[in-house]
Amino acid sequence: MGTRAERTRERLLAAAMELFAERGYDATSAGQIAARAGVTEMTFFRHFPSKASLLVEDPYDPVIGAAIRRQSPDLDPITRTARGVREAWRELPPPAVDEVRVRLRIVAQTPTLRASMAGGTAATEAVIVDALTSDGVGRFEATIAAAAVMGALNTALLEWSLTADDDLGGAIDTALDILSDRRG
Amino acid sequence: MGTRAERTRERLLAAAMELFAERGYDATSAGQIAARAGVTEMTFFRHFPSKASLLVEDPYDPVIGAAIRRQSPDLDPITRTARGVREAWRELPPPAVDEVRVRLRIVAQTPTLRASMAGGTAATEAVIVDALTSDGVGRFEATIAAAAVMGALNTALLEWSLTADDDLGGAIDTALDILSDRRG
DNA sequence: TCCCTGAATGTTAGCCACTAACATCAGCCG
DNA sequence: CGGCTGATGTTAGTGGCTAACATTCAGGGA
Repeated sequence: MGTRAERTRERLLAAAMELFAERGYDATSAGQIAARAGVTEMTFFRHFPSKASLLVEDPYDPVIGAAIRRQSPDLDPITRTARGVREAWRELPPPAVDEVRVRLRIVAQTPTLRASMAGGTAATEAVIVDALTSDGVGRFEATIAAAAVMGALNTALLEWSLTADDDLGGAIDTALDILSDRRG
Repeated sequence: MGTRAERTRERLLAAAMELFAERGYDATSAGQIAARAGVTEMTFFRHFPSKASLLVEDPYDPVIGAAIRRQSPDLDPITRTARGVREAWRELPPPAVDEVRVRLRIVAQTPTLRASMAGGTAATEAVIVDALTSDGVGRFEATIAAAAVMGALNTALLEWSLTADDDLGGAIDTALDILSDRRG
């Protein structure tokens, strides 16, 4: 069952998702989430650094970095990054995809969260820049490529989350094809 | 001298820039800015919807929309958007460029502001999508193109603000060339 | 010039996200 | 069963931001 802290964390997350579904993100306070989880507001912030972090965590950064490093260095940085991102997302098992959609749907409908999502990709962009520069790409070029791909990817994810489409990989492919026209 | 409200707004803006330079963005509160401007915290929020809006306002949206519409519809959406954005920024007079740099430098050094900057470009992205779709581009494709170009542009602006480089146009050109390889 | 009307500002009160310092309690280890 | 450590509670506070209502000021008409 995991340690006590892990169980509390799970209860907080479950309570938050319930409340978000009932009254929306903005209308539910951290204190309410904590109360439903049978815990104090303080405890909530000990498990989650912010209210937004309930929804915009992305634990896939290492996978993305590795996938980019696997791409041929002959490709231009944007294509390499785009292909790496595609492969990384393809490794997600179906249940995780469903969970991602539930969360992204809330983010898509909450303007302030869209902003924090963009902010939350800073770490991912750093990973991409590292992967690209380790293969000789200039830092400025790598930074621009990372920002462009993440901008396109985030937007594609948000749009996809609002559709009934099940094919996440297809949506990502379509979006990244707009950036680099070759099929990967 | 303009109306009274305009003068108050100017004093608030000037006071804010002073304080940001003295102790940084996070360490100065809205109340302190108001006090230095000889006004109440309430009045501050009547003139600026948020503390971040002191720095991330971008009044150039209509210019960008018009510039994109001027591009040939034969080009792919990303190239068209990139060229429009270049032309729009080229119309900025040098004093405005200096002012933009002062502000962006603060944004670049403040992580929370980088996030609000991304959020603040939502309006610009909407303008870009409108311009593209009015020429027959699909909505999804237009949305992705707008997000990618704005991601690259914002990143380029932040990087440029931290250098001693005077040539803003050149920096933008370099960044957008990474997205669409033809010179415009 | 004086007034007077509406805009600009002040006052008060409050919510929420988030943080810090210190006290308490629960569970596992020997 | 006793003690030690990590998880939780308590209290107190800051800062961004909003709402309802009172007050003052600026500028145009008489």
